[in-house]
Amino acid sequence: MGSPDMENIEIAQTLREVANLLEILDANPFRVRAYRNAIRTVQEHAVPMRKLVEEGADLTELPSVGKGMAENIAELVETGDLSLIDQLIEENPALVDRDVVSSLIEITSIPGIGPKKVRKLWEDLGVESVEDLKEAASEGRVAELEGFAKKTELRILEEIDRLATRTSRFRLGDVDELLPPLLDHMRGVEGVRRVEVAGSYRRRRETVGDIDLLVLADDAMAASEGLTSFDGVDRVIGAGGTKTSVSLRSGLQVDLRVVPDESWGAALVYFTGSKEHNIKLRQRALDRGLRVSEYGVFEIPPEEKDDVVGERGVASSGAIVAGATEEDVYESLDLPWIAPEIREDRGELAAAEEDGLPDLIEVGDLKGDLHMHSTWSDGRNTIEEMLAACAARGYEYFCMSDHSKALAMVEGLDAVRLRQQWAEIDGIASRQPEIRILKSMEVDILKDGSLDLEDELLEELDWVTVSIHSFFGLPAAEQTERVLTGLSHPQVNVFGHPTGRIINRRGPIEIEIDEILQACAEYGVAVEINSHPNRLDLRDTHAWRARELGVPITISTDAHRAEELDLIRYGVEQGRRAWLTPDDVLNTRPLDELLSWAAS
DNA sequence: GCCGTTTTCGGCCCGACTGTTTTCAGTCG
Repeated sequence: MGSPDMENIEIAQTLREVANLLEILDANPFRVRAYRNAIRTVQEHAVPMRKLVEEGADLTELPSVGKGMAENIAELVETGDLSLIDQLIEENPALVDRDVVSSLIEITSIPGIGPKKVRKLWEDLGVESVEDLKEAASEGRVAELEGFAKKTELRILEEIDRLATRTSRFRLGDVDELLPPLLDHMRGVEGVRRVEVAGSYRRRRETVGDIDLLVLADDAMAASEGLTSFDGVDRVIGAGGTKTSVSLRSGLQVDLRVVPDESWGAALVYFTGSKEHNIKLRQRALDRGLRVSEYGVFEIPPEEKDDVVGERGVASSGAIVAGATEEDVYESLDLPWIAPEIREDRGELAAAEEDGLPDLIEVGDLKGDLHMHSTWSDGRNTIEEMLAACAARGYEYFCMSDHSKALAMVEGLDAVRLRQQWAEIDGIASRQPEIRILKSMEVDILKDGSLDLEDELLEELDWVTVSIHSFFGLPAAEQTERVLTGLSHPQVNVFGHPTGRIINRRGPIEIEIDEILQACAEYGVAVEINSHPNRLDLRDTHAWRARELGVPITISTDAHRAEELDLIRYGVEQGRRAWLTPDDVLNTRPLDELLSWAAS
């Protein structure tokens, strides 16, 4: 910290630290929630807070940001630090210093240990870090505390050992490979009538934390045993009447819920989330004298205002008005069904209320794929094989866009070989006129912002994609300048995989994405959603921003082999999360319209 | 700490499981 060039993600991180600290200090839980809401706003906002502050914008116009939070953000932008943390340390001398604060917070990352338990351990045993806790637990001191006992102590030791090897969130594409055997197994369990995956997987988020498996079954115990007996299970985490959790050998955690018919839709809504979407739904329900839970939508009887705690929570307290299907649940709240991809509390309830939900793009809307490779550079299939695969998908056109010469290690094409490739394309085209092969290239933006192909060849291409494959580590100002220079070339049609990130492996290049999107709007350049599930670049919030700015978007695969053309669904799903309609996406257009856009 | 066709105070989502407990707090999603 201390560098006054804070990115939104770093601002969010510091605010998160405050929220966690406040929880340990037993602050007003609603104050903590206010911080968490603001954190979400900051980290999802496409424009850097830094820039908003610079421009003198009113931060309180951001959702969940009031006067106090705006001051926090401004201070972080201006000084790179938050004096509130020092203030809290001063008010609570036992915190000593910032190192103690962060090591205390780290303890809450142990599953089963939350802020209350940390406070107890800290106050009564002087535990200030995970290491302290490990020592105290090994010596049996934890079990002597009120509210703790032997079992908790053992669990703590287990979880600390597991911390070291804990895996991060799984990429969506990896989960799609891991799941089918489990789903097949569950569908084969006696009495199981329906199996559905909910959660962030169903919302098609780029990464998935765990799997929420919803099952309609005659016998809950049999379904639960069905899961625990799956041969991919590494260990059983917990098993109750309605909920069973296991960890697979892959490290993926699976939570199974067995649901009755009349609650199927309500459970699907509930477990699909997002949490924030659900909160808004419940608030809306309360306004209508209804209560929403995973069991259904219920009337709140007039005599029961609060303190209703029945055998099975409040589920039995009023008449059920909906629950069997998702459509019923939304309808009971005077709303149309909302697609899972946009259940993120980004305005979907307001849009639904006004009958203004977007007509979200679907795979079938696409008329071609504008980014793929062949054996001419690092692809595995020939142009003809790629053509056959595109034709099989029913495409009207596709771009043959191999790498340019700067990518020497994959034999990127120079002027001579590019012309040879064109000759081959012309030959194929004359034999197979049913689909148009667009002469294209993925041209590198070089370090100085110039393009890796001569102007006269760029002019002859039907479609020009530019992208970055080198010097990923340039500082933000230089990197942004480099990209802006590249995009300003009049022949450029689209900026490919704009941030260069590889999910869970390589971070994005440092660019001012908002500045670049604005330049795209000005230059008439489109941005790509690269569909590869390891990239998904642009990400959803950036694609959202592009749409807001009126920047056209392409959804393409960057396929390096014919089968990868199927990855297009991931790009489309990402686009749906950004509320894209067919109109927002260039390659939904017929060939002549696409080409006239490129020429304009 | 945020928010407001119940606006400047008084609200702020809902339920299950676990481990600790004889009625519940803490954690999690």
